[in-house]
Amino acid sequence: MLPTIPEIPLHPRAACTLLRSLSPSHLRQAQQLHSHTTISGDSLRYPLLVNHLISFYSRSGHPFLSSLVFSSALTKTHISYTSLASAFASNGLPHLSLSLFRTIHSLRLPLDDRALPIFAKACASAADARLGRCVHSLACRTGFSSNVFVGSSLVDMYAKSGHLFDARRLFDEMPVRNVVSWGGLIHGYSLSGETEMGLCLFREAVRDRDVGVNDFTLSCIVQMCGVDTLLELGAQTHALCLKTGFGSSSFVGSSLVSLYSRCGSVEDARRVFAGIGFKNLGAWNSMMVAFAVHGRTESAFWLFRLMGEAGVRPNFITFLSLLSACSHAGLVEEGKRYFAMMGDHGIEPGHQHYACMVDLLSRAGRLSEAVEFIINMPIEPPESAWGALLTGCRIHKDIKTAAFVAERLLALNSHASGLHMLLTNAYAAAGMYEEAAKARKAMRDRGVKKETGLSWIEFDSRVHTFVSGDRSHPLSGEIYQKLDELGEELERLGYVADTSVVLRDLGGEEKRRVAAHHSERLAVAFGLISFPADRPIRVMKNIRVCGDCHTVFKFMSRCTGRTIILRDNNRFHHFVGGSCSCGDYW
DNA sequence: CTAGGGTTAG
Repeated sequence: MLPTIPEIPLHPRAACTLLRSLSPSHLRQAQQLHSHTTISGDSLRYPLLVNHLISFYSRSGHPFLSSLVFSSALTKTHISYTSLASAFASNGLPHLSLSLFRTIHSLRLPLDDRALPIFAKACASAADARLGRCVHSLACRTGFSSNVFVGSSLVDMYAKSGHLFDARRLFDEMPVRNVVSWGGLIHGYSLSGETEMGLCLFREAVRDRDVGVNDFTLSCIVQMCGVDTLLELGAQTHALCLKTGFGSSSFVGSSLVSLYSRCGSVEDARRVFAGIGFKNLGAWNSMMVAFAVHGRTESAFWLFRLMGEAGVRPNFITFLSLLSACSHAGLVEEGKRYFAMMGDHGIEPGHQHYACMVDLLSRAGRLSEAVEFIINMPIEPPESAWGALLTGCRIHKDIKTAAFVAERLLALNSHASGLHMLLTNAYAAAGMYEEAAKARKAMRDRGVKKETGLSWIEFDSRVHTFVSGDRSHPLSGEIYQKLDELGEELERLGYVADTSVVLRDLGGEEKRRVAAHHSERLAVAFGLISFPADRPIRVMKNIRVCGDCHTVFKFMSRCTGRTIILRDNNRFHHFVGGSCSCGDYW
């Protein structure tokens, strides 16, 4: 039910009460009320009404309307200034907020315990720790530093700007801390990748009855588990979310969806998504991403329709996921359609969208079209776009285009290791080993290092990491033995090793040995000997999965009856009963 | 009337 605004003149106080009761989506009603009060002159004269209008427009995400009210008002109090500063700070305009603070300062208006947190927030959002320190010392001078709101906002400011040491010191000095102060510090450790420290604090907060955790803390921890693909710990945290009643929060839910998706379980992701009470944009997007990386293209399209029906407007992430879903399935026309649709939604394509389009076209073998697309891009083509083009060159053995990119790379003087490796691979795939060797040499000459291939697997709350030919694992003996046994069985089933994936100049037998001991194979073998028979083997890899390993896993899933889920730098591969979910299109 | 933290991508 939408509240209707009466046509009769409203007393300013009544207008304030009404504004307070409006939800952020009632923009139209607020504007109607605003125009009434402008005609009567009330909104110019009554600071109370001015302030209410400023904060309503801020809440509904329209800081410039707040600013309009502010500048037309004849009477302003320090609260009007603070409210507008808050509108800017909460709507991604920290610099406007900060300049307003300079005005407040020069007008000698009070900077109290309400204004300081906004000030700190603006510094955090602008990642300006230097100015943040000034806020801190101002808070100390004015005696507000012991205020829990002021303190928490400063902890957050230091944490966000990467000054974890200062965040911790301030946190330790705070006389009173609450769930927000704890959450801010935990978030800081999460941002700096200090998972252990973050988890430590989290456990302490859970144990402390006076502190406790809330949806913010939980979503933060789940996110950490997701980033580190810690499925076991993440699932335990999920249980805690349910126990504490935060299981259906959209923030916690989005993080959980992302956790399960990153850990390879799109089914669990879907279950969590279904249970989210009010699904906000983040929730829809996290599910969209999950469908995209798992190659559930139809589900992604379906979700997009559902989202529209729910009245949620897609943003650039939504479209990025849709485009990558199209790319994984080779659906060029659909991809073009979604790309064009962005304009209808008023979304400017970013460099990622352009790169995704190049990826879509070139994987599908439309390399000349991809080149044309790159050349006509309204922005400087990002490195990822060149990379996508090279991937297409490798798949479709297109030497001409590869040479074209090589020239551009030279001009760009790129040091991205990935690009050089892609070029090498593109030549090697077409059997041009001399060109491949040259590309490798060019890469070495520029001091570009190849990224080491790593594969990891979680077992018993520990992450086991492998590199190619690794013998450092305690179960190394068993792992290699398992691979030998399986190798023989696979050959009986018709598997023939494809050593073209090994680019080094080695003898045939030697090449076979190298490919057979790639990091992903060691990790999968470890899973095979350690996991119970019904548990899927989930392996993560930082670079692209090797073609021969991909074939091997298909055979392995058939002869062992196990499900193998492998995530590489681009997507997930689900190997079941002899085939892969990517349909060998990757 | 004005106050602190976030989800989704890379």
